[in-house]
Amino acid sequence: MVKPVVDRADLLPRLAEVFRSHGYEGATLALISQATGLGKGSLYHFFPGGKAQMAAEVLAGIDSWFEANIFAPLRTSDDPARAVAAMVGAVDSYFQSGHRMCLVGVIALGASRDIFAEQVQDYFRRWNDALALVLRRSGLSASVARRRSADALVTIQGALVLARALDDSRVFGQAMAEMTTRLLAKPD
Amino acid sequence: MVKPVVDRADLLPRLAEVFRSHGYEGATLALISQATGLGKGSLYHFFPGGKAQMAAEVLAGIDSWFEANIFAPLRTSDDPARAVAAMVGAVDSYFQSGHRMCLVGVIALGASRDIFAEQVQDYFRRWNDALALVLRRSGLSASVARRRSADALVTIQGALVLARALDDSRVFGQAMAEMTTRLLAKPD
DNA sequence: CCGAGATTGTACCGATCGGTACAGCAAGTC
DNA sequence: GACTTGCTGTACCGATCGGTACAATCTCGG
Repeated sequence: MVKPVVDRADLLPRLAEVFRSHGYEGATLALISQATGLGKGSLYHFFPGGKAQMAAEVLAGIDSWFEANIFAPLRTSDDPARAVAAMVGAVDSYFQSGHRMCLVGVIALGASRDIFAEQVQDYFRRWNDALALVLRRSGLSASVARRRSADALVTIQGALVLARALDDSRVFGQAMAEMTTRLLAKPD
Repeated sequence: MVKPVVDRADLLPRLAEVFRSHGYEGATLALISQATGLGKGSLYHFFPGGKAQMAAEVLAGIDSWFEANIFAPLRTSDDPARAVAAMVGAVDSYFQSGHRMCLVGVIALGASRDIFAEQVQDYFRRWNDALALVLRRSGLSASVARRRSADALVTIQGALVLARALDDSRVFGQAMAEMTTRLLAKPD
């Protein structure tokens, strides 16, 4: 028995969890209905656009969460080491130390990739830009900063995949730790 | 028009490509039929177990390819630097410089994860063991060797995800290059 | 207490899902 | 040329897919 949802704000996180753990195609309306406690009638009342709209709004919600809690802090920080540490902390808590998947990554790999390609690219690009900016500010050259920030995104996504595949969240923690020292290392 | 397949050996790669680009749930029998040029009758003649058997045999095929071309060379090499370079080269060519996805990773993220959990874990664990072994032989301590090999697997998976998400295979190439230098670096 | 709008459950739609049954066909063997 | 054996196309199955229609209900200002 799932407690029914009252408003849209409560709805999005539940939808997100369904898409996360089943993928876009795997998230059937039956599953969504069960996870939210809402019948199809209500679901289509809130999202006349159906599954596609649900996923799009979930993605937008995730995007704005990252914008507020990760990207913006990176951009505005004047203490790169602190900013990177804060990012890693936020990432670790958001992904529950590797137990939770990255929906953006999941969608990028799925068959629905083309539908959401723009949002996916935007998400990773803005993250990459924000991280490169703060690294730049720490004294790295533009090219090194961009290389390191891309490496960080690669590591985060890969760590999530491997933690899930091996069903072992320790690889995520280990990867985050090494990634942090790599980000903050002196320019080579 | 797809040229019909003659025997099972030709069949598996085509099946693999379908699962790769659509995921397990996204790979419908209609898609499989189209990609192989075989009707359902033939498909179920070769694979009485249906989709699950197809995917299992595809996974087994991939596993044995990696065993022969990646894992075994790592294990038997007495020149770690050469072995690592060979692995990176083989990985780059197998994944077509980031254009091709890793089916094992795709399955690990999908809803069908539980069905193939054992094969997935086995694949990554054997890769990790083989790579750690050769790193060990290069003079690294056991713990450092394992850390670095896990980092390499993380990087490969992450690079594939990000290359796909950004639709830019350069991030894959860049990540492979950095990973190689990290693998072959002197013990910290 | 009433009416209006928001919300809901349910019946239903055509399409497609994975899978089965089976008749037909090709090719070799005796 | 009969007979087996391997392969193939096709019709069909029940279940489920995403989505629609709509009447019943709830909520709340007036």
